[in-house]
Amino acid sequence: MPLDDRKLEVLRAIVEDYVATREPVGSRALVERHKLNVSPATVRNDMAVLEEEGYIRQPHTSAGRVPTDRGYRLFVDRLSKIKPLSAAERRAIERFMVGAVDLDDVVHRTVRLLAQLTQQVAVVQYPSLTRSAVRHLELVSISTTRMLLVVITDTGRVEQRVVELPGPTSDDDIAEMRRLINAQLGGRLLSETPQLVQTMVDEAEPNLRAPMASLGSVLLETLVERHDERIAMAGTANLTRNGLVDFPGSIRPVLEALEEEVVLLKLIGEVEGENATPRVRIGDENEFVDLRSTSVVSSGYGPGDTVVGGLGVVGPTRMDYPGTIATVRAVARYVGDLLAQN
Amino acid sequence: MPLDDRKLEVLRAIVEDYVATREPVGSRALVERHKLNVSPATVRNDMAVLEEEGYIRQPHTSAGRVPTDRGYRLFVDRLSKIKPLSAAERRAIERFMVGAVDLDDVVHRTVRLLAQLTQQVAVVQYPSLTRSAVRHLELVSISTTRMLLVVITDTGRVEQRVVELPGPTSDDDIAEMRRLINAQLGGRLLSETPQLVQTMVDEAEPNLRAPMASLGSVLLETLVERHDERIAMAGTANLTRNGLVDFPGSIRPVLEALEEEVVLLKLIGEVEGENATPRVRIGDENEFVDLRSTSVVSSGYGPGDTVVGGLGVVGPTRMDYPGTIATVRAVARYVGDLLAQN
DNA sequence: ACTGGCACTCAGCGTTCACGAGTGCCAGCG
DNA sequence: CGCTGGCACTCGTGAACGCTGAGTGCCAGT
Repeated sequence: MPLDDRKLEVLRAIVEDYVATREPVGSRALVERHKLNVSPATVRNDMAVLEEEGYIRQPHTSAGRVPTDRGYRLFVDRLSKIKPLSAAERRAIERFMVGAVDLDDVVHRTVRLLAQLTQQVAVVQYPSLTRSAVRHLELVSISTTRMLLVVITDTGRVEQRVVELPGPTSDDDIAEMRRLINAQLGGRLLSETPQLVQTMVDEAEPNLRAPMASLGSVLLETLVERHDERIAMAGTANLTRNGLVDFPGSIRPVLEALEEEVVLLKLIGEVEGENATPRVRIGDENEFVDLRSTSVVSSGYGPGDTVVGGLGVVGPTRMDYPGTIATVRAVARYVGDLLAQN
Repeated sequence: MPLDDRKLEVLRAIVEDYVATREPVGSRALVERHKLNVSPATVRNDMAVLEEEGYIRQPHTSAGRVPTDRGYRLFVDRLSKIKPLSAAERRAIERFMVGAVDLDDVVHRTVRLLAQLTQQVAVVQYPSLTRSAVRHLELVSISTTRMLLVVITDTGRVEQRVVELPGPTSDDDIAEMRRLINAQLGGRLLSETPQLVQTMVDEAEPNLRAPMASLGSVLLETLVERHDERIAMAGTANLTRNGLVDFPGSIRPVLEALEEEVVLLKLIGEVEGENATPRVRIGDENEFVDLRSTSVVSSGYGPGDTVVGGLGVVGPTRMDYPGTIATVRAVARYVGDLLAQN
């Protein structure tokens, strides 16, 4: 049975009331708080249909109705507009972010900002290495057979690794290698590096072959193979905002899942090419069982239309979707603009 | 009234049983589980004294006794020996830490290891900048009026900041500045830098004065004034191990406190000159009100006897002190040795 | 197609009651 | 003098019970 407009309206009302009060909503309360111009009995009939279709359910007989994951999905897709941010929120973003001194600082501030605005758990992925370009490569001699490789990207991220050299290598040789790799790789996307590194090693002068090979393999390992993308998180305390009401059983599995960087990266890092509209995953739709009682709102961010990382929030399925989506989008844009300025 | 040996023994038994069962322990259970060679009635008399002295208390009349913070303190100070680690634990440490590739990796592994071994919330401070020495300073030109300053310390930590230059500065000038600051600051403790930077700026050639001044102020700001020591945390899920039983009211304030880096730094970073024996702060003894329901076991760590940072765990006052203290000490030592190898 | 009425269900809440673990106290014993 | 067994008392816990009220489904009537 297709849902007519009034049934949709009823669903919307249920979602809104339930999110606001976190109590199952009954037919009488519904007609009182929304001007539906029909009687409770009529609403009850609509509810019966909505329940049959799986959009709402009753916790027990003789209780009101509660949206299901499917109900939230319909609500998000068809029944809600993204709330424009309030002036206060815009100001909060400005105030919070102004004066950030480096990338670490930007990420930290962003994640706390998100947590505070949405009152939920916020996660921000550091700008991904593979999607960034090399600004500069620095080699620093530590001993005769070891040197430090420092990679500086155009997103301001810095990575360092120790390179074990096959044999004693002079400072001059190191300087030459520095010149070489900067000439070859400077300005290139990290994702392009593998081939470049290969040819570079092949074309190096004989006496630099061996050390260049060591350097090359560390480079590849660091930048490409090892995808230990870093993330920052804040606001875990928000999980307990309403006691434990929002999480059936315990919040423990949720906390555990949130400590797994791998899980978070999957959650936040899998962003499509768009920065414009946040992606919403509701309850069941999550691939991680431990997060089935939560919803995730995530977005890519980056300068302009490019995506260098993801950010988002994790909260109970019973969340204020329009508000959260709007906030995530606004923050993602703001951070993108910030990165573009550098 | 001074406590005789048997009363101390009773206190120890109460602490051990309560930690094991997390239920108030009564006189009968006590004589059954420990061979005290006296009757429950006698134990009751001892308990009355212990209660009068503030070492234990009754949650309600007709319940067993529970240690107070003061009781735990006495237990830790006089009644417990640090448990030697089991072979399994030693192996776990090895297995967990082997193959760490860089400082970030070491810190991450350490914090997870601690959380897993103690089943509590673990916190590790990154090697403090002020207690490290400069290995190398790198300057990288970004545009004609901006350059990136990268500081590499002997503990493997890397910090970077953008320096706004007062006017166009050539690559040659930058190279000269790089040479200067490395000659002056290389190998020095960061805590020594302020005076050195000052004289360096004063003695610079006239044409380098202005850019050196900019560089100097950023250096000071980054390394000394700004003490944004970083920390890593893991195991927050362990707070909910026993439901919320361990935390009166809610774990929310605890989670909130743990998200405040400032709080954690105070907690973990304030370590005395010794790496040998972990410091224990029990309940009330904590300066932060929100952490009054927790105990903190912390230790300094670093190569040899020097302290470059702190680490520790936070858990309910009802914790296995001997085991936790032993684990914290062992991990701190291991990490110290690891740093010494570099 | 909507509405008012009605019987039915059941979670939540307060009351009551019995149980039992644990205590404090005391008289007696070695 | 310190320890013990006995005893009366306290009080938190959990089960049983009944009431109330919100909410429902259904049906006959407009």
